Amino acid sequence: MPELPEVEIVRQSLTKNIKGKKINKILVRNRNLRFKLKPSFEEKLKNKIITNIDRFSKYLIIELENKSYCIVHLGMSGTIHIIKNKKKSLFTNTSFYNSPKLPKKHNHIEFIFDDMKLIYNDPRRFGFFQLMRNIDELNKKFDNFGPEPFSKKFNLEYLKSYFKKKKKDIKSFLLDQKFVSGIGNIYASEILFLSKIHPQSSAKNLNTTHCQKIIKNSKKILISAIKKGGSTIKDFKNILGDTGKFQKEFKVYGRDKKNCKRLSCSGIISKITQANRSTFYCKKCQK
DNA sequence: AAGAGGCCCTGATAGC
DNA sequence: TGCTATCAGGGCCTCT
Repeated sequence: MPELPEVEIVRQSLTKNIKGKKINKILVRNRNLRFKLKPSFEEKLKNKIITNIDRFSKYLIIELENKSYCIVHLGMSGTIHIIKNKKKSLFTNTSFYNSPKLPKKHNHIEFIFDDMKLIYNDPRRFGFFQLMRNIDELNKKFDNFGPEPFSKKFNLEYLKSYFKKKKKDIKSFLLDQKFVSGIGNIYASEILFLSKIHPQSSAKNLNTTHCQKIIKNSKKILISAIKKGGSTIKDFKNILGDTGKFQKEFKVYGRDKKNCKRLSCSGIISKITQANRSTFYCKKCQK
């Protein structure tokens, strides 16, 4: 499900729902995620208060009261659901949400709180949870990651020096988390469309104007996706299972053989494969 | 060291 | 209806 904007939406929802709450119990039904959950996982989280929910790139960072951290990656198909405890809500006279459609299968992990539980669902199990003992371990985890597009470090000099002497095309670099963090396969295509750059362009040959467009449009695409509630992705739901307000607004992704959405362009969208991932672009206006 | 490719896994959809 | 093949938001690991 997730590129940076979708993870950010989840972070915001989690902040509203579980920040400041104590984890009463952890229930693990399947330990075999991308990385096998350690036997001590439950014990280390039990009875801890969640003091903050942060995010870096596509990772959620759950801070606990003892300044240890639980990082969560949703992989391709991970989703987080909140089930509010109906009884408790009625008792405290707060409104509760309509029972969200919790998937029947693949509910691997439950975080149980006083008035609700959080459920991690992940059919493909490419997602994972990892515990970091302290801030140093956490920082070390992200040591080799490139800056997020919003970072001041993601600037013209950085791009030029990073591309120098490298051979990959620009689409592959946008997906490379060592170069830039948080962009995934959908937004990579969208960023290049907005920038009118051909996805197979050799990155080191991009001129200053091209690089500046990539910097500007990476921010623009991600920010607008966050503002739209993480829209974009097929079946994307917020943690209450609500899909209604999300709309698909892709200009190129998934639009193979359809008309280019640029008003002045009569091109047709093409689908190609780069580094084993699909790329969508307009042959006519992306040069 | 950079880059290409395989692989982890289930489910939805297309084509026959 | 039911089979098989292909593809999907990601990233780690291995090999060259």
